[in-house]
Amino acid sequence: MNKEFFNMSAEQVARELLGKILVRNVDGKEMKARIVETEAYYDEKDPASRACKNGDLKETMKMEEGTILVYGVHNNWLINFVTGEEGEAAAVLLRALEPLNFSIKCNGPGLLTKALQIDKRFHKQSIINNKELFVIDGDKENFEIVESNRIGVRKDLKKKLRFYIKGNEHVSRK
DNA sequence: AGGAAGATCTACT
DNA sequence: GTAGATCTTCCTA
Repeated sequence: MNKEFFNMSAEQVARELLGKILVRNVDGKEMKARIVETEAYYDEKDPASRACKNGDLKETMKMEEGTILVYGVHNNWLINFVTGEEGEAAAVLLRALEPLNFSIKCNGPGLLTKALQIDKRFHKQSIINNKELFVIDGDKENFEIVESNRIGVRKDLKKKLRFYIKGNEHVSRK
């Protein structure tokens, strides 16, 4: 995926990321997983996250599109991709993956970072031209996208900003 | 330095 | 379904 891809709105990137393949290189081994569930997050107008109010995270969300944002909560790392043009605060959260060439569960935002050994050292790196972690096109198979409200947030927006592949067994909740 | 909150996970009832 | 574990970050003093 190139920079242009992440230049779209968070909501659009969240939809387009479904079905794409996330590749993680660790110790020369390549782990591949299909993205099956995502959520979109916005700036301070979004009451859902303390993340948007935070100094550092807010600044990171305004960075160049394609920047990786790692957010720690409850002993878990959650990974986001910054979207939109530089100066805009928007990001997409990866919530669940379907493992392709390994068999560690990735059906939750904290689990997938653990499975792929993603931690704070990826914070503020770019997903574009990254050797250890990047996204490629997946099979263009047809699937239905389901919209729902976000999960685990105390105050969500009325808008449905969670997207997942209908019928997929690896989503965190159905 | 200390406390509180948070986009979570697991286990137990 | 509910509770507890456990850690990073921000806020206050």
